[in-house]
Amino acid sequence: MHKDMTYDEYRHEVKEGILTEAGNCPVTPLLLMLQGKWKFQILYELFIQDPIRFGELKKNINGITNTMLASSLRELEKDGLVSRMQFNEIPPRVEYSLTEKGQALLPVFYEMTKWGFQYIP
Amino acid sequence: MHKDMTYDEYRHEVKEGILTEAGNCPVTPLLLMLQGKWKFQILYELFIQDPIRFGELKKNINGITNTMLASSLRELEKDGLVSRMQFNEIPPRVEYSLTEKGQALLPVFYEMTKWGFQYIP
DNA sequence: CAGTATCCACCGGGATACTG
DNA sequence: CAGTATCCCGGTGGATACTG
Repeated sequence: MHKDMTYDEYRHEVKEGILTEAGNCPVTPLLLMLQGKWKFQILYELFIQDPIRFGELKKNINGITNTMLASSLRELEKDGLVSRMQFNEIPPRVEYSLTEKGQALLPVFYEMTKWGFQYIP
Repeated sequence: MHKDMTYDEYRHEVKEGILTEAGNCPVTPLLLMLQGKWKFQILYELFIQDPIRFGELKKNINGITNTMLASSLRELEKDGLVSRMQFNEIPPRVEYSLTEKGQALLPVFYEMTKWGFQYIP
């Protein structure tokens, strides 16, 4: 198994149970990182606008509270998907960006979107 | 936007905010379907072995209880990702399979796995 | 074997108020 | 503006016992 495996190689290894035999599912950490009601939408907003300020995120994500936005961003930052840039100005300004690791999730979003367009009426 | 869009088309539309302007995020329903602690692993086991019996699933998924396995399977079935085949035998036998809709999630798993191999140490 | 039926603990997440 | 500090509710999911 290698990071450049083709889709056919992947499908074959899944069928043979090779990935699980290794004992370490490579998908679990990502699932944990995306866990939580708002993580996905925050990342999605960052794909649209990067960098983006705290207030912009809050305005764009309908229904999110300060508390949840702040805590979600802190977790995404801890997981290395998002970086935080603080400017020491008055009034304060903080900008959030995707890291390379975070940007690399776009192909995952792409496949999910294709699936959605095909199977969700 | 169409289901056969290329990755570059997708990236462009995201950047332009076209998908959100439409108001209907095509990823949300999928995220809801995969919500829950065990859904992903159940689907993964089905990719490895299909069809698979209730007891096999329970044996392969470490720590899952009867309750959670049964309720998760019912939800996956309701969402059209998994189908349930009941044989009226003694002792009872029930086999679970991925539907076409469920099988079509493999490319999503593939991208997540590639990401994992590249970014998870 | 393949589930239900209950009961219950925990914590994710909402609401509100406050602050550097 | 960009957050914390509390408080609290509801629902997810765990444990256990039971059944066609």
